[in-house]
Amino acid sequence: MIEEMLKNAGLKKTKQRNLILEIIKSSSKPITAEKIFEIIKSESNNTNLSTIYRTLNILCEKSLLLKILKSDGTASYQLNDASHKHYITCCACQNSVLIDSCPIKDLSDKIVNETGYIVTGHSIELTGICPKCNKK
Amino acid sequence: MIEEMLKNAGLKKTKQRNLILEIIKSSSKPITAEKIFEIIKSESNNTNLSTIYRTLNILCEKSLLLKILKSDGTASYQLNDASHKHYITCCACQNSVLIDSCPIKDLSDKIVNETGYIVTGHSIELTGICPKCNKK
DNA sequence: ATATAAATGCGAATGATTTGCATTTGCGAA
DNA sequence: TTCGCAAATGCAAATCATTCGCATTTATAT
Repeated sequence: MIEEMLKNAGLKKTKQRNLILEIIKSSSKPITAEKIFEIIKSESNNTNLSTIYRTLNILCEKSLLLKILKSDGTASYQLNDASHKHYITCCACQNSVLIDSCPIKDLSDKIVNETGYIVTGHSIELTGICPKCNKK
Repeated sequence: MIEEMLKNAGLKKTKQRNLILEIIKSSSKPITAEKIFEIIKSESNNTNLSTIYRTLNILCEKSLLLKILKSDGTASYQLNDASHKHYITCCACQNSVLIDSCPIKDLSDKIVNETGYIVTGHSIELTGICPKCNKK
C-alpha cells in the first residue's frame, strides 16, 4: 500500500517515509509535522524535523498528501484519497467537527468550465459558532 | 462607510485603520500585510508593520475582514462582504484567476443541518493546472 | 558489488508574525 | 472644552514554524 504509493511517485522507499505515512494514515485528523516528529521520537526512532518537512513537501507535490492550513498559518497533513475530510472549527471554543461532504467535488467541474483550470488540490478552513457557544 | 464599519465593531476611528481599510477596499485581490505596509509608506505616511498586523487581526476577529491563506502559510486579507472572492492558483506557473461562485454559500445550510454550527467565516485555497501549463 | 543520485541529520538561517513597553491619540464624561 | 483613561501606535526585540547548506548515509539500478 504505502510501498506502492512511493513507487508510483518515483520516490525511494525509506524508513522515515514509511513511518511518516503510517502515522498520517492512522491519524483520525490532519496532523502537524511537529506531532509526527513527537510520535516518531516517542517510539524511540531517531529522526529530524527537517526530514519530516521535506518528506511532507514532496508527498504534497506528488499529490499523495493534502496540506491543510489553520487560520494561524500552520499546516497539517492528511492522505489525499477519497476519504479526505474537512472540519469546521468554533471560533469561541475551538472545538472542531467533521463535515460530511467535500464541497469541492461539486465545484470542480464548474471551475473547469469557468476557468479552464484543472483542480488538483484544495484546502478549506471553516470557522463558525458551535451550538453550545451559540446558546450562551 | 469605513467609519460605520469601525463604529459597529466598537473600534476607534484612527488614521491607520482608515488607511488600511481604504487600501484593502480598493485592492482588486486579497492583499498582504507587507503590501499594505509598502503602500502606506509610499504615500509617505509613517507606519509600522506591527500596527498593521494588529489591525488586520482585530478586523478579522470582528468579521470585517477575511483572512486568506496561501499554501505557503502566508496570509492575505479582503473585505468580508458579499463581494468577497476566491481564486485558483496554478501550481506550475503561479498564475491565479477568479472563481465566479463562492462554494460556501451553498454549503452553509448543509453544514448547519449536519453539525449545528453556524458558519461565520471561511478560507479556501484551490490549486490546479492552468490551460497553458496543461498543454505542455 | 558498486556507483550514483537521492535521502537524512544536524545546525544555522529565514521570514512572517507577535509581544513588551513607552508614548500618543481618540473619545466619553464632567 | 477640557480632562482622564483606555485603546492604539511605534519601535525593537522575541518567537516559532519552516527552510537551507552541507557532510554523511542509504536505496536501488546496473
